[in-house]
Amino acid sequence: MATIKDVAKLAGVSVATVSRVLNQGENVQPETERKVRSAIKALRYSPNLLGRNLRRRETRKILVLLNTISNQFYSRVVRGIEECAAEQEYSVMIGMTHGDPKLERNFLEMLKTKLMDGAVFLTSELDGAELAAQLQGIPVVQACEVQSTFPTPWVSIDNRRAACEATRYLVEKGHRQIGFFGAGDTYGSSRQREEGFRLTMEGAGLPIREEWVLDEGFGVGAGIRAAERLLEFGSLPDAVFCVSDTCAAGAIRCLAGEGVLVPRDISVMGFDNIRLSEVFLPSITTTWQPQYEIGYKAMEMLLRLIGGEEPSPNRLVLEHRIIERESVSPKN
Amino acid sequence: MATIKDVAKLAGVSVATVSRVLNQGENVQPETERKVRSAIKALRYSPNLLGRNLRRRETRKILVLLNTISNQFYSRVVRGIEECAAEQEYSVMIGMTHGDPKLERNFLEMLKTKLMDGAVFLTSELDGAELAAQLQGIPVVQACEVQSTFPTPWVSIDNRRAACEATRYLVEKGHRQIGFFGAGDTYGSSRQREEGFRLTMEGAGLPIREEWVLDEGFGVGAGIRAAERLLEFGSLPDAVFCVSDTCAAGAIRCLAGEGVLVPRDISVMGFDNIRLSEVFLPSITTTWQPQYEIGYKAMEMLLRLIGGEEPSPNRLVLEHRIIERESVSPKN
DNA sequence: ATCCGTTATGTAATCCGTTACATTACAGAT
DNA sequence: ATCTGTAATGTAACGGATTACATAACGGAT
Repeated sequence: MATIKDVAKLAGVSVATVSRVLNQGENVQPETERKVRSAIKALRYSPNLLGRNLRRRETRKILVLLNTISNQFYSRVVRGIEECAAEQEYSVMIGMTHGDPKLERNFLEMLKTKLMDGAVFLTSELDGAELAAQLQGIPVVQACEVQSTFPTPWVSIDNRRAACEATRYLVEKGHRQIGFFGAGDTYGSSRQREEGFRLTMEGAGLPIREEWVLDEGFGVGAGIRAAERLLEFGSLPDAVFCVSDTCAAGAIRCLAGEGVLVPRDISVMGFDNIRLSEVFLPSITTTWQPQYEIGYKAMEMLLRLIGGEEPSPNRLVLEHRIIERESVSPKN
Repeated sequence: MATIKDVAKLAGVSVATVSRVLNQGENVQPETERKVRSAIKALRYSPNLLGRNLRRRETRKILVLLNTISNQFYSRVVRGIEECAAEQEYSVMIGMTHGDPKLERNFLEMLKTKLMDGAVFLTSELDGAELAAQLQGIPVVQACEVQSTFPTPWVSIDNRRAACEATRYLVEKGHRQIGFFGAGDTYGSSRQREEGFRLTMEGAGLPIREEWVLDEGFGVGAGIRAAERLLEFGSLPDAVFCVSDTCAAGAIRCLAGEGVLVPRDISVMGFDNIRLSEVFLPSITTTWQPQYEIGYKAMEMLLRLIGGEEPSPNRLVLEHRIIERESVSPKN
């Protein structure tokens, strides 16, 4: 591979001149520039970005950390991040952790050692305190999934309130016996949605049957497992509030396999409003979150941080909205 | 941020010694090592990987290029890539192009300039010749989607044969009038599947009605649009062969919206066997491809390339298999 | 006491750019 | 002819690590 020296030699100029041509191009004679450019072409030269980044102390790359790309939800969030990043000439790289702390630490290492200028965390397996300790001084924003023990700017919806509203929606449709399919304590969003669920049920004077509160996770498989367990208990609730659309889809599919039809026999509500929820049969009643905007705003904050400012506000709660579809019907 | 010099100074040793402690640790007195380690901890030092990578001329990172993560199909392929990479201490970064050549060129730049040791291309928007010109000498493997004008090792299934078998399956179920929902000429996989479709139809002496051959793309939206157009012609085929499961799901949903039920009124066959195809209602009859293995094998090849060897074989055709589910029923 | 071979450590070159600073050339002013 | 300021270009320091090579220290053999 050719280096800048080779180019300089071939063009008969100094490396500084080559660099000037490569970058702003100020104060270079047209004739000189021509020579340099033709040398670049002849040698098929591309500057080694490691050298450049090392010197400039910036890479103009940002990392998006998430546990899996198999949930469509993230894809629009990432799109928002990317479009905002592109406007400032940043590139986005996605790192998947698969819920493996070791893999995640690996990515943290890249951040600590300046391989990326900053990161947006969509999920994390690590403890907030550990993240805080490891990443102090490094520009990081959390989006969707927020750990308060990791003090960074963040953007998210109000998960608890959204869950309250979703639960109330089910109650207003006449459902009394309502189950909750969550993802356990690990994820704040799930915890808060469960909180909202419990709060609203209590507020409505409705009992919560704990065997209908199941924590299998966000994915399709989680929905299937939760529904299986639900079927094991003799009686079914009127409705189930699921922590995600993927979970809801899994649940509906599993129930259908046993002849329990949604929404005829039981109503199921999702969360997120991913594409699947529109397309699924029955289409899934859910809570929309502004995925693209979450991503875009998070990236805006990150750019501020990278620029050395503290973004204000440094926490942003965006709107959500219930989307009525087919999977929830009035209790008759 | 502390540098190796700071550590060396604090520990009262030279930078070489610090580096030795950091790396293999050969020939360092236990006492010296202790001092160095405590200095590292005191300064919260992490080596700057830009410096290291520059010197070592390797980054141990590989790039996976794809156009979107919203199609689940890729997620298992990527998993295969990652697991193979992890065994050799490589990290995987995902770059999304969104079908935008400009974004893709951006990632090519990273490859050309040594920011990554190599890449697996799952899709590309660019012309094979341009890729070949830009990336000569850079370790690249293509997987799933292969451009023959870009001469790299690759791994894929035999798309044409798979499509032949899928079409024959439909024919054997008694379907005569069969449509094809493809993704146009841009993607080789779609082209080859269409080829297989046409070949088999001709072989069976069945006419192809060109208004039932629609090229809207791989995604859910594509399936919906294609189905809409199908509905615009008065008559429906007996069955439709879709280029992907997501496309099939979109089509089924759209048809259902107009009261056309799958498989009662029309059969729909997908391709890929992503999770969605099991979960969807009706579940989607499809052609399985070994997603994980494709990724794993592609990464094995890439590692060979990075090691300076030519992988042999340097093209790998893996098995596929029809999976029978609910969306195709015998024509009565 | 001398020499040799390890082992432990240090010095400095190197990777490849960018950029502060130095130098040269030249046009225009005096 | 001399001076000054600006434009064009070059030289070398620098970013932060790794590593080839040099050196020092020390134990053991002669």
